[in-house]
Amino acid sequence: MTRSEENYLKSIFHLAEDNTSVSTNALAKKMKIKASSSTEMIKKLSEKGHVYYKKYKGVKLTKKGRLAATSIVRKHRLWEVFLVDKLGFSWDEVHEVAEQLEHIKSSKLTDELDSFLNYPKADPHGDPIPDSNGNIIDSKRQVLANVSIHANCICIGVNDSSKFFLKYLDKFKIKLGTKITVLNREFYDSSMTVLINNKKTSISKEVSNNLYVEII
Amino acid sequence: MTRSEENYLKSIFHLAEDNTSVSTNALAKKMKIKASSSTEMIKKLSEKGHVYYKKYKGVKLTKKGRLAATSIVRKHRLWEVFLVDKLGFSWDEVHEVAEQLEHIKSSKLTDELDSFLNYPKADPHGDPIPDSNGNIIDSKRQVLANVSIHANCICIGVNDSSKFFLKYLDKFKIKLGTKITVLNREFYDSSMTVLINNKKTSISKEVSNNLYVEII
DNA sequence: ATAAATTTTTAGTCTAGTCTAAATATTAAT
DNA sequence: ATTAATATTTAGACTAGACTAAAAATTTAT
Repeated sequence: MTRSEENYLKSIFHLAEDNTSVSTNALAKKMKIKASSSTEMIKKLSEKGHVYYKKYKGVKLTKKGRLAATSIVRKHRLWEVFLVDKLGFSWDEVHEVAEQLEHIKSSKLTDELDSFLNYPKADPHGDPIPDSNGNIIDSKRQVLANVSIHANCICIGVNDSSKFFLKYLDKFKIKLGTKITVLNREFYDSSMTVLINNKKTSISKEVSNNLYVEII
Repeated sequence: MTRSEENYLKSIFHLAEDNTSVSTNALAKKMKIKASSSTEMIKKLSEKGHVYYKKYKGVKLTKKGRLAATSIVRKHRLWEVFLVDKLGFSWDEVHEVAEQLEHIKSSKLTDELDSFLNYPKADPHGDPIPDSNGNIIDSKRQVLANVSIHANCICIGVNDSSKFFLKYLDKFKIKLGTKITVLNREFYDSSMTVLINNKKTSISKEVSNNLYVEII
């Protein structure tokens, strides 16, 4: 499998983890290529049995395609853990490098890395790491925006892994494990007042929609 | 720089670490491609300032090209150390994977890895690891074949890193650091009798030519 | 010093993966 | 139920990096 094919499968997976159908256009947009290019590749992936494809009807991963995709995601997230835990990268620096490392082909490497890292269940952004069979145990996490008033919760992940968001969180001392208490929610702009590190803080809906928490 | 360009520079470097000129044909043979292909790429590398090239006169790395080449070699050897020291690979299993890892682009990654591994000076086969400026400190190692009778020496590297040779060494319990005493040399076939782990062993010239040692 | 052998280069072809522009389907709006 | 807007596919072109076959230069051998 080529690097390009791997990237297509990964993108299809991310656009539809629930395995619904993905449109040519959505895929092209995600990958920053033209729709004609994604059509071409979809045809090829279909011939190789990685996706189901009906003209004009979008594309869905087959079992084989999904396993290939989760294998890439598994590697990506394991490498992110390695970079942060072992090499001292910060959580906003790992993505680019992991995009390269995820394509290294060696199941021994992946499995030994997993063991070396003590079988982590999530990457530095809280995203779950698939096992080698492609199974993903995703906890019942929810976005902070949906949490009801007065609830106590713990930050367990982010929905947006961009540098910009992660650096914002660093500035406000929010990281995985940080306790958050919801005090209030404004009707007007959906902003929230929360208690973080014993300080009252106002949080916009952009932020609360991108923070995963677990109620405690 | 593309992966292919990186591989050309690496091959040129390995064919002439002393920076003598490398022929189109030698390069093609080393890379298992046709001579016409290497001519093409040589032209491109020349335009980009990575090599000096005169038609029919072979090719030589420029300063820039040599730095690029040693950077790849540095990464290759650091990753080999990682695989053996941290992930439990054996020295005959690391090459293929390192061939992939050497192309990962991130100087932060390389330097942090170097630090994480405690600034190793050689890879698992005893080959020196260039520093980030491309400098290589190669000890005055010599092949066992050239050592004089009665000398005591220590195995510090191999000249042939193929699985076959490395597994042969494993079988005879020869590894880096193993003490070898030369007892005798046969005129007929250039084989040697040596003392390894307090056992007399006969060693063919194929083997003694591929073992690097240091006299003690 | 010429002929023969070898090496290197050139010219033209192929595949993967992208693109643009045009044609065709599908979906949404009146 | 047509038309308009949008999405998708097709057709044809481009680049990187490989190839084969043939031409040209260099080296080796007589």
